[in-house]
Amino acid sequence: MNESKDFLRLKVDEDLKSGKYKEVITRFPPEPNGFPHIGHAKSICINFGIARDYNGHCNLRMDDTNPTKEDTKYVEALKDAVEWLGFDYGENCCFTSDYFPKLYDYAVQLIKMGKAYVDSLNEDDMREFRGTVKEAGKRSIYAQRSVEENLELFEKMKNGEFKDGEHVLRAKIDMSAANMKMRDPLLYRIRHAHHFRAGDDWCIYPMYDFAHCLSDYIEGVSHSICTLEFENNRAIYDWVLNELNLQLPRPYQYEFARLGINYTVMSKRKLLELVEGDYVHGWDDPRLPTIAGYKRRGYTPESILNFCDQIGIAKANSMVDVSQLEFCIRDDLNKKVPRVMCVLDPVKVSIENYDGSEKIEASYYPHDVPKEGNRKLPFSREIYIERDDFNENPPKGYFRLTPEQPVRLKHAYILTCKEVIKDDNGNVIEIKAEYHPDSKSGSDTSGIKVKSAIQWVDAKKAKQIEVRLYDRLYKNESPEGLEDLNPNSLHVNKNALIEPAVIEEKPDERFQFERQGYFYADPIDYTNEKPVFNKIVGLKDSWGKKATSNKPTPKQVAKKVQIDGEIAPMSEEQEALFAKYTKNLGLNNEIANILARDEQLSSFYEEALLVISSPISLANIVTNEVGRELKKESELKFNAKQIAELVKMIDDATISSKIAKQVFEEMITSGENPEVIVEAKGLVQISDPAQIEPIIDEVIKNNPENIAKFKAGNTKLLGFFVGQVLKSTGGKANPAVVNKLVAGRLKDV
RNA sequence: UGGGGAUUCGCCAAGCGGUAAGGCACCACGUUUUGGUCGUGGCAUUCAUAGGUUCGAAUCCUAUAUCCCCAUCCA
Repeated sequence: MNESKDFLRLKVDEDLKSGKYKEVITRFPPEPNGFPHIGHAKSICINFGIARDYNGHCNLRMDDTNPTKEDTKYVEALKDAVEWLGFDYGENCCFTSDYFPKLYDYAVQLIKMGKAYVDSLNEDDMREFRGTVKEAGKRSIYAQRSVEENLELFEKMKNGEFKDGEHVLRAKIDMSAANMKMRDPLLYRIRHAHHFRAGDDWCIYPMYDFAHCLSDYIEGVSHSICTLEFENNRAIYDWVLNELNLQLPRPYQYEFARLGINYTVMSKRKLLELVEGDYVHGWDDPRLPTIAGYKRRGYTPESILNFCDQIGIAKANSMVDVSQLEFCIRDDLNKKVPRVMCVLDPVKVSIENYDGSEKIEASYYPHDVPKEGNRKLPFSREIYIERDDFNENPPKGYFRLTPEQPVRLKHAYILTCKEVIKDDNGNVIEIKAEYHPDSKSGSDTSGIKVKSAIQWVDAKKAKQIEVRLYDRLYKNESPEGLEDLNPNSLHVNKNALIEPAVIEEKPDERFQFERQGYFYADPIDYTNEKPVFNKIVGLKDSWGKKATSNKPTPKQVAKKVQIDGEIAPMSEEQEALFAKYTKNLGLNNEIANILARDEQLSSFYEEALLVISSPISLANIVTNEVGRELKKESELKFNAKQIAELVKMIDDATISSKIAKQVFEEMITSGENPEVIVEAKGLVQISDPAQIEPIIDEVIKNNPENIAKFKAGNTKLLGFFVGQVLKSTGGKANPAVVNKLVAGRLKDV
């Protein structure tokens, strides 16, 4: 488990600590218009996971505000996915459609406040009026309608007196907002459509931006977690909740990066296209990244959960490598499932010196899996082995059967090849061999050394099965469309042979077919007469990789050349200021440049300069620290004079620049004078070596390992020791002095 | 002539001014009746780039580059 917390949990910690919320309530809010995929699983893990970690709860909420796309079959798939992953939403399966009456009332309230209006522009005009990303939009003439008129119109909309598209309800915000989402967003539209749950009760339906925030509020959600593409919508989320003056606490929205996995697609549109176009066999096709697909393929919930845990949560768009997912399922199944023998591409072996038959007792589990269970393997004169496990002209490093090299039949005897029989085309159709009677597994006295043990099945007792072998659905790492589909993503093998116990005893539903991979008895198509197995994932195969891979082409890392963009020229006044700062005051170019280009900064600087004539240190602190505060919305609590005083204390070495930062932080929040802060906190700098030396001794004593590393040549550790000393003085030690002393001491140890 | 995000190893991802965590992948060795598992070791003198502040910068400041999102009566 990750020790470090993700940014969402950090936020929850903070909110709980500050008392903003008493309980953590989250929600998983899918729209029931498609089957959930592994991206949804990530969201489920985040929302239900956080609720679980903080003893809160998580609602499963169907965001069903668009009657034309949604359906109850998707609701079932969604519920099933959540349950399969092991989460319990209890009574809390909610529907936005249940809130339609409340939502309507909120809309009326907004109209009454003059914050929403009925617009009657047609769709094209509305787009036109919205402007573009770079140009402001303009408001519809209908925005001038009176509250009464709006109320009346809205009610008529609800009563079905208008046709689809005739009117909409819009929020009155700002048609020139830089955030396009805030240009009077739509709140309600008319849809004379049957809703799968609300029936025909409504002919107006709320939009996402209006319904979502209020649904969260109605449910008492504290942390409303969604994906990155909703970042711009957060402004409306906040606007609606603020304008309505709701009773606190209210929810806040946070965004994380959605999951991307290479060689697959995750968009609902593309998934739907694959299913409806019959490029795959339904939503639960094992090649699909849907939950239903993984479930049918044989993935375990544990493996998906573990995968979601491993990939983490962050805000950077990312593409996770499928090998990470494959690792998770192998890792899970490795410790759980029985090993059995199956031959996918059989070639007959006649053991010429063997007569009769026997049953060999064999464990289902290897020595490193602590589980119990055995079966009997029938063995006789005729068996089948894997075609790949014999080679007449073996490459270097081939461990299996060759005319010269014997091999062990797993759990049974060592076999030596005597003769190879081929058809007219040169294909091997049979191998004649001899076994070594004294080489039986467990009582081998033959002394023969073999390089590997291969799987086999008895020719008479083996059962024929169908095996469905899946490869990645797309041939491209970042597939765009149908043209990127892998034509060989499914291979059906109807002639595989498996040892009888698997079919007769059914010890499990998932197996490792020894040396091949993990397989799952298909939950739908499997019958006793015609057993069907799905390949979940192959075993890691370092031999196959080595044998296939072409020579490692040394990837030349073309060093990226960074193209520098153009820098905006300075105005004449800025030039003059820049010249003055560099020539008269002796500032460096960077600082002078920043100051000269920022009117607000330079005037702050000039004002402070009147109090103390220490142009350089003043300029440094103004550009690097004050600038940051100036950019914030809130007003400054400190003034130029106080900054000048702070600089004065640095200049006369009362405090170090490290302490100055601490003092500055305090000034930001309290607006107190620097002297007062220094006095109150006793932040005066310690420069006396006699006081510092004992602390250094202490630090050296407490970090013997790092001293050793330092002696071994890790000179970076100097900084570490300086840091430790500074830390134990609460930052008060004079860093320059500490540095010198520590450097001196470390030389001697 | 916009706004909002992001950038740390091949892929994820910690890090919040004081030693660049961890996982996947990869490489090597050891164990092995699965070319699996397991074990051990190796994988970032450097955090998109360039400057600046600091005793000390992935972390603070400035500029630049690149990628993603926003102009559905979808969510």
